[in-house]
Amino acid sequence: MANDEKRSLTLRDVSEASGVSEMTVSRVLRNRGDVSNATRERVLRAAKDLGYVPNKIAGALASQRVNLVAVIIPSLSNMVFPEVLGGISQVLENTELQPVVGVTDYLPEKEEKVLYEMLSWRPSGVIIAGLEHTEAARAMLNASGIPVIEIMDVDGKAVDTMVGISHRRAGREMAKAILKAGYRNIGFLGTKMPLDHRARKRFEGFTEALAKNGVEIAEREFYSGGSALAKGREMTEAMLKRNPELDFLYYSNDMIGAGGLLWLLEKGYDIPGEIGLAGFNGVELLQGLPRHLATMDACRREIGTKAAEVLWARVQGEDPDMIHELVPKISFGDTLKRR
Amino acid sequence: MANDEKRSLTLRDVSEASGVSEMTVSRVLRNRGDVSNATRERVLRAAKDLGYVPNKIAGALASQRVNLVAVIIPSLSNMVFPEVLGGISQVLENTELQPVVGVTDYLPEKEEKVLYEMLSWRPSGVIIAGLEHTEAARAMLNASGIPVIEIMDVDGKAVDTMVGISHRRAGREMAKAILKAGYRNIGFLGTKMPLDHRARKRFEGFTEALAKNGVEIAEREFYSGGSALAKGREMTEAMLKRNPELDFLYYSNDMIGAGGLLWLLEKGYDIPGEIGLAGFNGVELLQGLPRHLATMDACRREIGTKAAEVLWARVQGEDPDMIHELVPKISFGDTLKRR
DNA sequence: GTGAAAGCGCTAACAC
DNA sequence: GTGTTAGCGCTTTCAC
Repeated sequence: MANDEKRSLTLRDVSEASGVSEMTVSRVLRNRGDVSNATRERVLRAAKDLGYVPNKIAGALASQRVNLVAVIIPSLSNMVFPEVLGGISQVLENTELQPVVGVTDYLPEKEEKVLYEMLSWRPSGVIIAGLEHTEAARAMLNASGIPVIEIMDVDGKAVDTMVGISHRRAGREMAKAILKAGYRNIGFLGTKMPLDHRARKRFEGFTEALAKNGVEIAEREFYSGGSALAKGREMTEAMLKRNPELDFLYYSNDMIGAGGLLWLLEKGYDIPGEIGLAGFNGVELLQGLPRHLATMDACRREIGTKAAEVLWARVQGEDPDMIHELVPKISFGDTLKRR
Repeated sequence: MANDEKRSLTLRDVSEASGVSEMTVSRVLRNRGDVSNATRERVLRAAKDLGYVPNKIAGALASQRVNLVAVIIPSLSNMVFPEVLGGISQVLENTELQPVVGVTDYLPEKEEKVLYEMLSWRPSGVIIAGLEHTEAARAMLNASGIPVIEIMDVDGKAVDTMVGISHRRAGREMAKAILKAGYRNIGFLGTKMPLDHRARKRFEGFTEALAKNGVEIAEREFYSGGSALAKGREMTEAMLKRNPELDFLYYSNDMIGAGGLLWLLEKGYDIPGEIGLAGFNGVELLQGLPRHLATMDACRREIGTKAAEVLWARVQGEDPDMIHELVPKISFGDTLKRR
């Protein structure tokens, strides 16, 4: 029970306590090689009695193998990445791999730093959000010699393997659906995040598809900080006050879309007759709103599971495809006319 | 550029490339000890050119120091823990410590497994949610010889140090406020999670304070799975159908509370006159609702920052208090009468 | 089925 | 200011 200050237990302690060589103790603890039942029991008993916890640092150094996977994402606070993580964990749980999460706050330099930090632990692979990285980060990824799975986005060039959706196409598809439903006075409400490349690409795809049909965005507004739901309300109100002619509002995420929806319902707007709405992400939250906001599922969980599967395959020496594009579908909900 | 298959670079490579001993290279890369500027430059240049990333595994083994902090939490998907994490990260960013997150899904056995896994990397400290752990987990924490900060809850006995709020008291306070406002027919809506000890304690505190005033909960309903917002709607509807006499609904979290609020507003209930509402957590989301739900801030971010501060103090050899109780305050919003 | 020796890539401690 | 030596606690390899 009482442990001699500081120093934690080693294999040697278990070896001495059980009267078995360190090597054999190691074998027992890792379930490797043949060990007689009697020896195994003795070792297990001793290890448990002592409360021995193996030192993975030493193990990793000796074996040159680390069962960690670096997962690098921009944020934990917007619902989308926790779901991706869920998918990753679910798959890795059935393997010997373990995810370790790093958060970049959408800052390229921080991403670089986090990556450096994580690579210095010599993980078995990297799953990293996005295709945009600093040059140094790309160099590190290239030099690491481990599988690198870039997730979320497929509009660009990957270092190695990518798993995601085309946000540009997602924007285009939504634009087409909106036009097809007959809306022409379209407002866009988004986040003020120049470094959120996926939101940017959706916006570009959106405006591009509108332009192709001779339509231009009538109003736009961007926010940053604060409660997304509250910002959605405020921006919607401000925008409609500025331009009451608008007949459609496209929100860059469901949360601000939900805020807008709630505000419009309160004000008695006829949705989707008088004004249509759409968001992006397909968050579960929407299920509980008075009306279902039109949205597009970003395939978050599937991206996570697929990425983990691909990574696991690579770690086992297989050679899976290097591009995995998932295709999100529009959910019309109650806020975008169907035709 | 081209690296010879598999094997990644070592100090020796940098040493050879720069013509400086491994030891000095190590000193430069760690900013330790005096090194002449000329040497430093040469080393840095060589390291950068090669794209060298130090091997922390070897470093940690040699120095017996690991700058990792194990952070063990039940879930990432309910808004509360990401905020705690935010607080932890913010503080640790100014130190040499780095958080590594493990998720338990509220399962004691999984917590034990995750803890074991993390301790085997010999972190500098542990921040773990809750005071309830398996016996084995407690034993490991005790034997680890590192600072252990148990967070969120202070109603119980800590292994070492605790930082959190009293959920029992939170429940009591809310009950008192509700009674004081004149409500008597109270319904409780919660999660079906026997392993969420903090929710359980709030419930116990709540019923206890009611009982002390001769009031009993009139209705109760528990849910599991699905969109919390949607469940809040459904449960509210079901409960009021069953018992239209209810004049107050206490929700175990803000998300289901928000769902209930939206449903009641739609149905034209007079809030808080006809029926009062309260949730728990103080989530930012609430700012965007048509009416402000009464709630109680769980001090999530402060718990994170305080825990990290205490841990950092301990790592530096200081000896901070072992109990840090934060005190949440009721926010009455628009759904709980003031008196 | 078990053990002994060597070494993974670094750093502490000490020498110069 | 810089280099040398001896491990850190395991696992690999090979011998028995």
